[in-house]
Amino acid sequence: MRSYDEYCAIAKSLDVVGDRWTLLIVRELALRGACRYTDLRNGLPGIASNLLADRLRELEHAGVIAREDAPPPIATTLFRLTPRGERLRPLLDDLVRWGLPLMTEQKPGDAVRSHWLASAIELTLRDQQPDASPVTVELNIGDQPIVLETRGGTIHTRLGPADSPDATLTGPPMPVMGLLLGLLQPADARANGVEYTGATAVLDRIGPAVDAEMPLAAPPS
Amino acid sequence: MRSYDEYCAIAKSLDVVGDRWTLLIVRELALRGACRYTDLRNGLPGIASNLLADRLRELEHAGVIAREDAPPPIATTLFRLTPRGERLRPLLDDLVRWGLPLMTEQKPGDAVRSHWLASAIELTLRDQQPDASPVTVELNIGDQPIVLETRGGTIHTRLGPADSPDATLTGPPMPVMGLLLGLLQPADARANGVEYTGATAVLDRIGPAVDAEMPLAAPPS
DNA sequence: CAGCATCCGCTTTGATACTG
DNA sequence: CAGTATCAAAGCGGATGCTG
Repeated sequence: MRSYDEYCAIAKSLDVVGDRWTLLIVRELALRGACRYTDLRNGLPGIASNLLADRLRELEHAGVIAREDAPPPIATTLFRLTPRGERLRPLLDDLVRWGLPLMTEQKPGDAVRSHWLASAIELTLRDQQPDASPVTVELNIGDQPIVLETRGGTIHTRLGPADSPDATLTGPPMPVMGLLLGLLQPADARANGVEYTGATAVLDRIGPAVDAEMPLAAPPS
Repeated sequence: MRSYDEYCAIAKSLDVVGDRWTLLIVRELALRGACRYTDLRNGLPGIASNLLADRLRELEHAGVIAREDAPPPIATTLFRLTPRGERLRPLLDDLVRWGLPLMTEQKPGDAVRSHWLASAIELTLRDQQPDASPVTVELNIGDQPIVLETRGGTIHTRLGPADSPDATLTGPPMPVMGLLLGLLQPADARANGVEYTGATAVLDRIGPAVDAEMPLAAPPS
């Protein structure tokens, strides 16, 4: 990106991470850890191959990511965040929080990856009955199942099928996420194709954290 | 900006504020309050007029800013952040914090505006002697003086000349900011043209807050 | 196949000029 | 003051080809 040529911390940050695709590359590495070139392409649908190569070079030069050779049996290049790159996590978290109200808008062509959604869930949901026995919920959305586990009042997520979940939510990503994040009423979610199995009490204990500001924020026409 | 077409909160945020210049427009409105078109142009040196008009339209459409007519004697259009736009402040703050280490790099052509620097100062400096009597420091950098005032352990800033400052710092923006932010040693600052008047003890009480992580973060060649 | 580099048409941006 | 108009240059997207 061409520099803004401003002696301003915000502009200098954007000189480094303000390019198209750049923060999404950082997102992939932050959410999935060290990645191969191919993994990155999979997590960034639509990126041109030359652009990915360019951005990786720029990020490496800026000290945000580092290249390393994977241990012997694998023999491939891995890209990972440096400590400096790790310090972009608060920024990514802010972007998740600010973008949550927009999760009510899923366009037909939107790509879906489970790891994108898991991070939004961890950041905004809490277990409102921290003292009750832990529960697990399986979400069947995206490219692979997401498992929610209550842990001391917070919600943790991991990818892959759950052993014996206390409940499962299945359906299109938008209404499932909308329901969980408190952006959609249960009736609306059901009307949009969300199917629920398991103990109904489970969903009542999982809800948006108090600080999840949700003024719907629909843009005025 | 062309949409990323991803069902991901980060990507959806960037669909709205990821365009070139967009976050800098939000910065201007966040730091200076409601602005006229002309004020924005002044705070965004180098932006093309048509781009500013485009971005303002897009931001208005996204519900981030609103247009309003100034009260009678003025008769001009003002742009201001909506509540939704105000919620971008944490993002801007994170960009400031992440970009601070880059403030050691001032390129010859870099534009300087005092209000950009004042925000960085408020975000990272603390008064380490909160119980001592308040002091004021005047910085002569940028397009107008910046006044630092200690208040209960924190540092507040305002623009314009100070009445009778306890100290003044004068010189090129980079070494003055570097000195204050703890990125430059006093001797290096002096060698780079920083002049100091007033009680030397004043500078000792003003320093980076403990959470201001400053691993120098210089990119590797 | 992983990790790029090249080419080309299209879109966005930058610089400047002009207008109600 | 608050924009619009114009056009060249830069950036991006998509396809393809190359190299280990």
